[in-house]
Amino acid sequence: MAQNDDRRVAVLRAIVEDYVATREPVGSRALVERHALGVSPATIRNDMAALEDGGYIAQPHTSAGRVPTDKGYRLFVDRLDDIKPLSGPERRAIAAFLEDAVDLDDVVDRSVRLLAQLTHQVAVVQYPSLRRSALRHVELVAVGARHLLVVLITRTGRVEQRTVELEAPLDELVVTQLRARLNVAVAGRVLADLGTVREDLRQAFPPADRPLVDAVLAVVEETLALEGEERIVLAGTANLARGGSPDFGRSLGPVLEALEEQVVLLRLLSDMAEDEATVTVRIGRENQHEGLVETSFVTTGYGTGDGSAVARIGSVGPLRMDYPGTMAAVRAVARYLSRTLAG
Amino acid sequence: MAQNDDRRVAVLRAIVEDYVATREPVGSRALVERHALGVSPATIRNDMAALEDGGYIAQPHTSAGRVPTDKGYRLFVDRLDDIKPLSGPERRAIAAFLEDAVDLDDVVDRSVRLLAQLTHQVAVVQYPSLRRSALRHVELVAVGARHLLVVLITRTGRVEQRTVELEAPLDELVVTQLRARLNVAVAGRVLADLGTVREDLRQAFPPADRPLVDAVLAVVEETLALEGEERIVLAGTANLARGGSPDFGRSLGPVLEALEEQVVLLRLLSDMAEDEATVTVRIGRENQHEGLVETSFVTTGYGTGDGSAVARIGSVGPLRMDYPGTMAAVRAVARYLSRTLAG
DNA sequence: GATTGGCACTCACGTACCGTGAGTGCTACC
DNA sequence: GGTAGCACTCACGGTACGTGAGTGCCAATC
Repeated sequence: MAQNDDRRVAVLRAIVEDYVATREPVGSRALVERHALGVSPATIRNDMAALEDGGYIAQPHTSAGRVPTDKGYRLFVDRLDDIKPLSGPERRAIAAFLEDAVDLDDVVDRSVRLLAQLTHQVAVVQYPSLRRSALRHVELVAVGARHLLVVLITRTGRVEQRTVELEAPLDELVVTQLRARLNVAVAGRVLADLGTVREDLRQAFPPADRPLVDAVLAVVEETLALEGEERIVLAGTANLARGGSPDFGRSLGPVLEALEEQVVLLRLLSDMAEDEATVTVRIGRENQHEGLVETSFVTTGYGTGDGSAVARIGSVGPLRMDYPGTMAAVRAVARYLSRTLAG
Repeated sequence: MAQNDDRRVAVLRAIVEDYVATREPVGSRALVERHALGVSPATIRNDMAALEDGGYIAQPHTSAGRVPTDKGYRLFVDRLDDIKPLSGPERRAIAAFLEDAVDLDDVVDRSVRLLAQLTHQVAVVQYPSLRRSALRHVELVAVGARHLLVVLITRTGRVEQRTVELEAPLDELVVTQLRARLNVAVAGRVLADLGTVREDLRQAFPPADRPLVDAVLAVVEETLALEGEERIVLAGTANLARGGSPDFGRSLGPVLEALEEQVVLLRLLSDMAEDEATVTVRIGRENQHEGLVETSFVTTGYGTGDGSAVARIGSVGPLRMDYPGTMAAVRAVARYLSRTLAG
C-alpha cells in the first residue's frame, strides 16, 4: 500500500506537470508516454480513480482527462522537497539590475518589474513597513510661522512627510533643539520602542514648549502607525491576459479588482508567515477571496537581513502555474532585495 | 446642401450615442425610432451611405448596421460645443473626498481612484513634475562622516531624496551654512531658474568647501532633471474587463502592457497641450501606439492655479466611451486636484 | 432635388444534426 | 496488484439550413 501511495503521488505530480505545461486535461495514455512510470495505462487509470476519490484531481467532463484540484496542487506543493535555486546568470542579472537603483522607490519598482518578468505573472511588492522599520532621521522644517513639516526617513530609505498645524508661533531655537534631541532619542528605533523614550523627551523641555513636543511626537507616532500608509506596488498585470491565454476566461475582471484593492492584498500578505525565509503558497480558495479563487499566491518576506521581515513580496498567477519556478523566483528576488536594502 | 450636412452630423451623433449605449451596430430604422430626426429610414440610409463614403462610419459586415470609425468619433468630439459640468452633488463629493487627503501621495491616490470610479475606466495621474514644481525646501542630513542625504521638498508636497558620497569628511558647520544659504537661494524656484543662482552660491563659500557645494548642487539638479523620476499612477484597470464586457476581446493584453509602460504613457501625456484648461482627446490610432489603437485617451493638465500645468491627469477607455461624460469628469477632477494642491 | 415607400438581396447568427476519437470504467485474466 | 480488452460516453468540429435585421437601389412623390 505504501508503494502504491508513492506511485500515486508520482502520478499526481506528473498530472500537475503535464497540465501546467499543456493546459489540457491529461489522460492515462499520455501520462505513461511522457513519464517513466513503469506501468500500463490501465494501472494509471486505477490510480487516477483513487486520486479522484481523494479529491486531488477531477474530470472536466466524463470523457476527458484529469485536471488537478486545489487540493491536488496543495499536495504537489507540499511534496516539493526543495526549491531549486535559479541559475548563476539569472542570479547575476537580478543582482546587477537591483544594484543600479537610485533610491527606495527605484529599488521597489525594479524588484516588482523583475519578478513580474521572471515569473510571467503579476508581481506584488509591499513597501518596507514604516512601523517595522527603524528610523534613520527625523527632520523638522518650519513652514511659515504656524506650520511645521515633519519628515521621517527610515533605514530602508522610505521617506514620509506630514504637516503639523501649531497653536503657538514657532520658536526656531526650540525647533532646532527638538530636532537634535529627537534624533538622538529616536534614531535606530522602531515604532514599538518609541513609547519608552517619549516621557524622557518631554521632560527635557520646559513646560512652555511641551505642546510643540507633544504635537510632533503625536504626528510621528501617528504616521508610523497609520494602516493606510502601507503601500503596495504591482507589475505584470498584462501577463494575466497574455497571448490570449484563456487562463481566466471572463473572470479576469474580479482578479484585477481584487489586486487593485490594496486592503485585500494587505490582508493576504499579513496572513502569511512573519519570518524572512519561508516561501508561503496560497492556492485558490485558501486566499479567502472571491476574486482570487482561480489564482495562487506565492510570497515570502524580505528585510534587512536580521531575520525578521520588514515587508513581503510575492507573485500571483493562475492555479496552473509553475510552482517550483515561481517559488524560486520569489525567493531569489526577495533575497537580493534584502541585500540591496541592507547594503 | 448645408441643411443636408447638418442632418448628417446629427445622424452621426445619433449613431455614436446609440452605439455607445448599446454596443451594437445601429441600423437606419432603430435610428429614426430612438431619435427625433423627422425623416424616414430611407433618407437616413442615404445619409449613412454618404457618411460611409466620408469614412465616418463603417459596416462590420454587409447586412449589419453601422459603427463609428475613429474619424467618426473625432468629428463627434470636435462638434461637442461645450462640456457639461458635473452635478452639484457630484462636485461636492469630489471636493470632500480630496480634502481628507493627508499628503501628496494620498491626494494623488484619491484622485486617481476617484476618476476611475467616475468614468468606469482606467484613470491615469501623473505626479507633479519635479522639474516644473517650485522648491519649498532643501534639507541636508549628514549620514555618517562621508555621506550626505539630500531631501527635496516641492511646493506641491512631493519629497525626493538622494544620497551623495563625499570625498572629504563632512564639516557640520559648513553643512549648516550651506543648508541655510541653499534654502534662501532656492526656495520658490523651479529647475530652469537654478542655473542663475548657481555661481552666486558657489562664490559665497571659501574654495575649500566648494567641492561639497558643487556635489550638492549637482545632485539637486540631477534629481530634478531625471526623466525617470516622472511618476505615474493608475487605477481602475479592472474596469477594462468589467462585467465580461467584450470591448477588448482578447486584445486586453496589449492595452495593459501599454498602460504598464510608464514611458509610453509619459510620451502620450507630453504630446498633449501644455496648458491647464484644455481637455485633449486622442482617439484610436491618434495615440500612435499599437496597443492603444482600440482605446481613446482623454486628458487635461492640472497645476497650482497659475495657468501652467504642473502635470496631467486622464482617463483611458474603449473607443466607444462616453466622451462628454469622461471629458467632464476628467476636467472636474483636475480642477479640484489643482485646488487641493494650491490650498 | 430631396424624400419616401417598396422590394429584392445579403449574410451573420442560432439551431440542429451527425461522425470522430480521446478517454474512461469495468471485467476477466495473469 | 497489475494488465489487456472492450463497450460506453461525450466534447468537439463540421455541415446544413431557416430566420431576420439591415442594406442598396429604383420609381414615385412632394
